Amino acid sequence: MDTHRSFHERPLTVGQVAERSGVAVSTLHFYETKGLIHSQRNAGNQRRYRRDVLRRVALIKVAQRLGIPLADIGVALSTLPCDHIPTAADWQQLSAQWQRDLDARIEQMTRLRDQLTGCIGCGCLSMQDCPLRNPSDELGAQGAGARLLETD
Amino acid sequence: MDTHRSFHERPLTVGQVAERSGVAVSTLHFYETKGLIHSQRNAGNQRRYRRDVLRRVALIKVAQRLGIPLADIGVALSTLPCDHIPTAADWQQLSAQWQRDLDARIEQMTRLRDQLTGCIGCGCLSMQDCPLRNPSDELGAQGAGARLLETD
DNA sequence: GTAAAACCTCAACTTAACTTTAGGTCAACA
DNA sequence: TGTTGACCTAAAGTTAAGTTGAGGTTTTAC
Repeated sequence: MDTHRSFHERPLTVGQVAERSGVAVSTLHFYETKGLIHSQRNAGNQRRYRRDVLRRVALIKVAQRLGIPLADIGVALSTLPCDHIPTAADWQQLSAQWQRDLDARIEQMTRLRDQLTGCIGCGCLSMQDCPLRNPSDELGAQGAGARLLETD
Repeated sequence: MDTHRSFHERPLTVGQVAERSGVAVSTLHFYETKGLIHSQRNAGNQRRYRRDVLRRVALIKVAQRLGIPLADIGVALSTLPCDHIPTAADWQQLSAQWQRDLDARIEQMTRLRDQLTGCIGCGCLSMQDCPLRNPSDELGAQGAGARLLETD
C-alpha cells in the first residue's frame, strides 16, 4: 500500500509532464520562467514536478482557450497556495472567476452573433442605427472595446 | 441633388477613415500592405478610400473579436468583389461564414463553462473521466485542439 | 505665399508566447 | 563503462499585429 502510494506520488520529470500534458518541454521551461509553474531540482539539477502541476498546466490551457493572456493567468494561479498541494476548494475558487469570464464572453458572443445576423447580414447597409455601432460593447478579456462603426 | 450625392461619395482620406473607423492611420497602412483594404491615390500620391472601406474595417474588427487571425480575415474578404462596390448580398455571404463560426464558438464556450463548473469546480480532482480530458474538443479559429488532461 | 497639419515610405522597434540552437551535463541500461 | 537519450542554460529567432521614428512631400488655411 505504501509502495503503491509512493509510486503514484513520485515526482515527474519534465519529459513526463510534457508528454502527459501535451505541451512541449520548452514550453514548460518557459512557463517556469514566467512563474506559472514551479519545480524542485534533484541532485543533478534536473526538474522534478509534483503531480498537481498537470492540473495547473491543464488550467493554463483552458484559460488560454478563453483568450486570457499568460500574465493574467499567472495572477490567477498565484492565488493558489504554495505551501500545500491545492485542495478542491482552492481550485474551485480559481475556476469561479473564469466561469464568470466565460459567462460574460458567451453573452457577448451571442450578442455579436445576433447583431451580425440582424445587421450585416440584412439590408441595413447604410447602418443608420446599426447595433454594431454601439461603442460600449466590449469583449472583456480581449481588451479592445468595439469602436464606432460609421455609416457608409 | 447631384451636389449632395457627390458630397457623400467623395473619397475619404486616410485620416478620415482612421477617425471614423477608430483605428490608427498606421494600422490602415498596415492593413493595406496585408491586402485587407485597398485605396486609390490622388495626384499627390495620397490615399483616397471608397466609403465602403469603413464597412470592411468594421468587419475586420468584428472578425478579430472572434479571434480570427488577419490572414484568415484576408481570405474571407478576398471573396468580396473588387470590380464593384459590394452589395448587401456580398456582405451577407461573407458574414454567413462567421455566423457559423460564432455559433460553433458559442457552443464550445458553453461546453467549456459546463465542464469547468462540473469538473474543476467540483471534487473530481482525480479526474478519472473528467470531460476536460476529452482530446477532441477543439476551438475552431483558435487553432489549438485541447490536449489530453492527465490524472493527477 | 507661407506655415502648419496631414500625408508619404521604409525600416526598426514592441509584446506575447513560444521555438530553436548551441554547447554542455546527467542518467539509464547493455 | 561507455554511449545514447533526456536534461540543463542562455541567447537568439519566429509570428502576429501593430507602433514608432526619420526624413521628405502635399494640402489646407490664413
